[in-house]
Amino acid sequence: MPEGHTIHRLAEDCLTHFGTGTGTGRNVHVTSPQGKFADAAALLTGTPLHTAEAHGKHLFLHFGDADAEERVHIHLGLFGKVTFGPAPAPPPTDTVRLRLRNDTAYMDLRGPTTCALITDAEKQAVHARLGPDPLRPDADPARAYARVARSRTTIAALLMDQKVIAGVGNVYRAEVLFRHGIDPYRAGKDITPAEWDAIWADLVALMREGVRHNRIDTVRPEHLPEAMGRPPRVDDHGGEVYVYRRATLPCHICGGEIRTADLAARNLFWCPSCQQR
DNA sequence: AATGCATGCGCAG
DNA sequence: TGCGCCTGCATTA
Repeated sequence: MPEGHTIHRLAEDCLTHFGTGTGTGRNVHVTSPQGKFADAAALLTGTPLHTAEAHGKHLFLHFGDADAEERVHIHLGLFGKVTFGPAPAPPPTDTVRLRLRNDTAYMDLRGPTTCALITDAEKQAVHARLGPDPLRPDADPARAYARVARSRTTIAALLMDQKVIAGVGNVYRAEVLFRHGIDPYRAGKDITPAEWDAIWADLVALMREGVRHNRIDTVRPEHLPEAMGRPPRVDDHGGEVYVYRRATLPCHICGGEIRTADLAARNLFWCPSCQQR
């Protein structure tokens, strides 16, 4: 589930269900059925959710008054998952790290890499080590390009480096490179300013769409299955894509075989004939 | 029942 | 570069 769009959607949903003004009482019950976050939960429970904010794949929840120091820092990692449901909340299973609950809804967090109480200074340190996030209004794409343009690392690896650009994961990386016909093995320093501008603008649009639909769709309307006379995609990870997890299948555009390879311990997918630039 | 795999990342060496 | 960590699901035996 977790690329940046998931986390931004999660921030929105947290505010929708638990922000001040939701429910009949403004306070949120906070528990940690699994126990690893129990001390912090005890400290936070009974306070209102003031803000919820995402930067890349990091989520920050701010409980209490505006000047309250503690913030919850959540990172889903590879397996972390969040589920929402209506009140009354069912008995939690023993893997629920964090449960939020009010009189209208509940939210369960399982398997996160990080779920910790941090100070505002620690939160600022997280922001400082993250690159610009296409989903944040304060993002400066030139900051990302400055790093890309002086790097001999492949553009495929740079797009996954959260210090360079925050929020892009394995799916968006593969898909945006396909959409721009860019060979994933090209060095960052060979990416032109115009190419970067196009990649960035595309990520902004794709990821906003990702937040809206809570899934990753990257296929242009004219290439959708129905437009191409193909059956619609049936897949466990959701959206309509060009190359992600389509190894050995025919490319939607040229019909050639989609390839896969290991790149920095992740599976890279691309179409060698469509992506030669 | 055991194994493998996943939209992530930090760390040691 | 490889390993560990968090969990759930599908596949294999």
